[in-house]
This record gives sequence, structure tokens and C-alpha cells, in this order.
Amino acid sequence: MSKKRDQLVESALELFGREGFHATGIDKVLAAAGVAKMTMYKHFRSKEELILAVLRLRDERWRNSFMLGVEKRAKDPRSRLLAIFDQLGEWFSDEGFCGCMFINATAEYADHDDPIHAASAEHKRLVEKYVRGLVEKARPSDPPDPPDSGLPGIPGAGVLARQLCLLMEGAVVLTQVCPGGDGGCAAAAAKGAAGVLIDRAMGGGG
Amino acid sequence: MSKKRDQLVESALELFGREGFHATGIDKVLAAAGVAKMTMYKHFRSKEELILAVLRLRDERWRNSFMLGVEKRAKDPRSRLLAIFDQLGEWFSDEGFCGCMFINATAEYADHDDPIHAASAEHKRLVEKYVRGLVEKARPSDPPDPPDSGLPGIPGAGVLARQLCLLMEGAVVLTQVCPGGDGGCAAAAAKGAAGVLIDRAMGGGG
DNA sequence: TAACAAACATACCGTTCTGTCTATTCCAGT
DNA sequence: ACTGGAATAGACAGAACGGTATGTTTGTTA
Repeated sequence: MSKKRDQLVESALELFGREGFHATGIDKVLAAAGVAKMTMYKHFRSKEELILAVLRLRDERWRNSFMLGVEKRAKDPRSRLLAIFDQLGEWFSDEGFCGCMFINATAEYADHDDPIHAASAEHKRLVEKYVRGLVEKARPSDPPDPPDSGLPGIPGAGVLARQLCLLMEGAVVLTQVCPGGDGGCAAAAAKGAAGVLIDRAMGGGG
Repeated sequence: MSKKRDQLVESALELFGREGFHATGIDKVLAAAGVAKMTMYKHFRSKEELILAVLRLRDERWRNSFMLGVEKRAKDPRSRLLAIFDQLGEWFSDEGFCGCMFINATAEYADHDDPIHAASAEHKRLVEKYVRGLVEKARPSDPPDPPDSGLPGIPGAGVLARQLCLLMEGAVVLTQVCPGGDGGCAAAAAKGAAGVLIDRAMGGGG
């Protein structure tokens, strides 16, 4: 639609991602985008709306790139579950990797009723949904989740998906916090754990 | 030492934890602590130094409470590894749980050279060190880490500890972001995954 | 050329931020 | 009772904040 609008969201995406939301003032975004303040307030009612637009764009781009990457790396659903962590590893070694913008957003907007927090939760829900879809494809014979999920016994698709997501989020966070070595370090450990969990959950069969 | 100093750090601990670092102004901390601004600037050179003092206190308290809780819940080292996640579950269901203050800190202070980021990384390192100690006690016959860690094969103590930490951090983050049900949900899933990983890593023996 | 909307610059609003300063009060040790 | 250090309140500085108001330029369309 509007070119200036796109420039705004683009600059805000980078600045919010790199320096945080509260720490990034509107003026900094405007200067980076080369846009006048009035123009911004014609497109967005407030800073919060700009943030929400940024989160929408980020969610769309990240999930698309993530799903595409996973599906390029492997064809059969089961190895795609492992490819998740290779894809994460590539993301981690991106120069300028600043962690997950949605995790960072919930750190700054802790109130669960806050639209920014809600948008971040929705993103995580969509990611988990995608992972769960992969799990279900990897095991077409899908027993429903046992009621006492999480304990020894074959976990249902939901439980396995959630456990894989735990590994994913853990890898993101530890990579962000710790300066440790090459980017793929936490991703590799997570991949190893994921392999064990997947084997356990679906045995030798497909 | 100083009573006012303690009140300051105490109030700052709660406010920074609940509302974030940039979003919490000095004046709010001062009002909550019932302390004058000059007194604060006699004890701390800047807001950053106050934050660092808060992080030191938080690290000390959290790790003590965590280790004590884990060691109370189980006696033998191996079940202590599982007790980690029960302890996390209790933390999650604390009213006013706002995620991990150190993860939140790195979200707001992304620069790895920033003292605040460095302090957070150090905290995570200490937690992983503790977990690794538990792993080593749980398996006294400890082969050195294989060079190609993370791939199928019996992982060394370092790899297993790291994988357990991934599950821990993942549980923290997902609990913080998603409104999902009772606090123990993610913790339970993580515990299930941890059980599988531990069994795999040390077989039936002790 | 006339009309119109979008983008422009800029000054300004009130608020809040971190940090400084002065002057006063409290309280403990001698 | 006296004194000195610690804590106090509160005004203040200077900058940055989110957001608004006014008026001008630009580009397109008719």
C-alpha cells in the first residue's frame, strides 16, 4: 500500500529487535526511516500500534522462512522434525541475531492482557501448531494424548510437539544469553535431545 | 549493612521484575522503597549499578532456593534430576511469576559486553554448572564427552546437563509467554522429556 | 489550471527520565 | 547536651519521551 508505511515498519522492525521496545524512541525510528512524525501518526494511532504492526510482519516473515527452511532440508515428516533444529542453528548464526522478538516482547510487556503480549503468545501458539502438524504427519497412527501426559509411556502428538517446542525455546534463549562458541552449539544439543524423544515417541516405525 | 540500601534493592527487585528495567523509573523505585533520591545516589552511582545489585541478589536467592528445593525433594542424585522440574513447576505457579529476570534482562540489554547482559550470562552458567554437578553425581562412571556431542550415542555429562537446561529454559519461557492453564503444564512436559533423556543417557544402572 | 491528498518541516505540549544540588532534620556516640 | 554523619525533602537542570498542532510543499488527477 503505502511506501512510507513500509519503511516505517521496516526500520522499526530492526530497531525494536536490536535495542528493545522501550529503549527505542519514536524519533529514532522516524530518523531511520526518513519519515516525518505526522506521516507516522497518520498510519498508526500510537507507538503501540506500530509495535503490533512490527510483530505481525515479524511473525509472518519468521514463520514463512522457518517452515520453508524446514521443508527444504528434509522430505519425510520424521526427519523434518530434526531439520527444525538445523534451521534454528542457521538462524542463530545469523549476524545480528538478537533472540526471539516475541520472547523479548513478553519480557517488556509482562501483562497477559496487553495486546503486545497477546500477539506474542499467538505467535508461539502458531509455531507449536506447525510443529504438532509435523508430528502428526510423522506418525499417522495417532493415539489420543493419554491423560497423564508427560510421564513414561508413549506420549501423544501434543506432548511430543510441546517437548520439541521446549527444546526450541530453550535453544533460542540459551543462544541469546550465553556468548558460547558457534551459533549451532545449543541447536546441536537440542537436536540430539529431539532425536531421542522422537525415537522414544514413535519407536522404529514411521 | 545499610537498611535503606536493602530497602532500595528490595523494591527495585520487585519492580524491575514485574515491569521491566527500562519501564521502571528511578522515582518509582524510590517511592516504593520510601527512600530519597540522594540516598540512592549515595549508595549507587547510577541506575545500572542498582540493576546489577538487584541481579546479584536475585541470583543468590534464586539459586539457593532452587538448589535447596531440589535437594529436599529427592535424595539420590538421579531422581534429583527429575525433581528439578517439580521445583520449576512450583516456581511457575507462584502468584506473580514473571519469568526469569535474567532472560528478561538480556532481552532489554542485548549487547553482550553490557555488564547487565554479562551478569545474566554468568547466572545461567552457574545454573548449568549445578545441573552438571547433579548429572555427574548421578553417573559416577563418567566417560568424557564424545567429540561429536549431541548425536545419537551416549552423551557425556556436559551434553546431558545442557539438554536438561534447554528443557528448563524452554519451560520458563513458554510458561511466561503462554497463558496456558496451570503453572505446572510446561514443567510436566519438560519433566517427561527429561526422564527419557536421563534414561537414555545412563541406561538402567546408577 | 484547479483541486486534493499525502508527505513535509517545525514548533510545541505536558510528562517523565536520570542525575545534581541545597538546606534541613534525624539520630547515635561521646 | 553537643556534635557529626546519615538520611531527608524538594527544587532544579537538561534531555528525551509520546503525542499534537499549524502551515507548507509536492505529486497526481481532472
